[in-house]
Amino acid sequence: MKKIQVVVAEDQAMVLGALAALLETEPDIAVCARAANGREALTAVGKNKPDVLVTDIEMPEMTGLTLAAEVRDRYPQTRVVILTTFARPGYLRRALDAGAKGYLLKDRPSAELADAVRRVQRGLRVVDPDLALEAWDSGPDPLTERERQILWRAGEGKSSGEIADELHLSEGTVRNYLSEAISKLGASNRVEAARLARAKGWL
Amino acid sequence: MKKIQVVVAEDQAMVLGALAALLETEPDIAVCARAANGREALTAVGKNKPDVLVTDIEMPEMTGLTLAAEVRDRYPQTRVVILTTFARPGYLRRALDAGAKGYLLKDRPSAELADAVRRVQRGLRVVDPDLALEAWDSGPDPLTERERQILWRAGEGKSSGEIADELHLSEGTVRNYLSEAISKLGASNRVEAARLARAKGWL
DNA sequence: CTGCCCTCATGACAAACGTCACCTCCATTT
DNA sequence: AAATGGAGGTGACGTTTGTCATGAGGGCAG
Repeated sequence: MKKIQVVVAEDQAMVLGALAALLETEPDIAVCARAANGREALTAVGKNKPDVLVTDIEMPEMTGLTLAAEVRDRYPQTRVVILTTFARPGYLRRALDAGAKGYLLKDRPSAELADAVRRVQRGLRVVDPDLALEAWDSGPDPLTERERQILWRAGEGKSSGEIADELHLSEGTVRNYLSEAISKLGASNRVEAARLARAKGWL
Repeated sequence: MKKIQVVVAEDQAMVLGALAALLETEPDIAVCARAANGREALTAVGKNKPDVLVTDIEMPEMTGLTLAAEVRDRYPQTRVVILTTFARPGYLRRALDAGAKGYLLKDRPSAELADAVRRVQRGLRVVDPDLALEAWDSGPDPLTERERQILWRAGEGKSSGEIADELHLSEGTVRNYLSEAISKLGASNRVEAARLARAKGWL
């Protein structure tokens, strides 16, 4: 019997090695390559044509969400499983839009990883049920692209003036967008708004 | 030859399982217990009297730093290795104060974990060299306790008034403390100050 | 005992922030 | 052709922030 070929992508080297070790303990799974960022992962998928790519979301070079979309377009025979810390509805939605077949949280038992890989390889979908539910009733991302850009920078501690310069807008406009975002999110100032948006995965 | 007995503590179940799998691949190391939080870890150490405890810092119930101090006081035969994402000088300092023998970053190669466990078990110290250097020249925590409390809440998006109510202070006083903290950290507003302090592990 | 630092406070002022009404321009939808 | 809605803008207004000077009390080391 041929083993399921898997590529693992994760930016924390220690966790990457550990996840690989975990998958290698399964008799029917083989880790054929490891990647420390999105770009490496894409190359590795191209070279190895694995059955499954297991990837983190937050990585340098290329985010796991972008990676998933690239893999879907260029190597459709490889199914993607997103493995992430973040139970953010926005992330799940974007992951599924990007063609990911699985979405698994890092705080699930480690046995579920191998299971998810097997299920996805068989063509099934694997999505954390709690998260799927939350994604449903938390509604879609209410922010426009501009609001997102601006709110992000505000969350970094930048002033309205700095943000305006950076995005070639007037300061008043920046304040307007922030005001809109604050009211959409039910926050009482920019900092709280940024926190809420981050928690939902909208930022 | 008797294997090195290790307890692993980590709040993300998937990562916990993976780290255990990683250590189990070493012929001279045995994982005798796993813990999902600080309290569990303390119990497990009491029961198993392992040679080494490998623990994350940010965990529910009891932080890895508190845990390290408890283990030093109650089970001194067990050496503690901190394994964390955060290259924060403040964390390193507090970890060493708490009697940790090792401080390892999750973005180091996975091979280093087993090495660190072996070294620490032999009575050596293992500290990430880059981080140790940074901890040295980044100086000690400049914030007072009050400044920390206030800056923390400001970073959560609370207004000066809210913080004042919470801590039973006048609003002016809160603004004074924030102003102090902002200038100490060389920031230009409360949000940036909170970000910087967090990055240093002072919050 | 005398600095020195932390805590907490007040008052005042300029700058930044949040809100609102109201405007143009432009692309998409109906 | 009209309606919608996003993007960008202006001006005005009140509130919040950040700064500074200044002071009162308390603890603690030299």
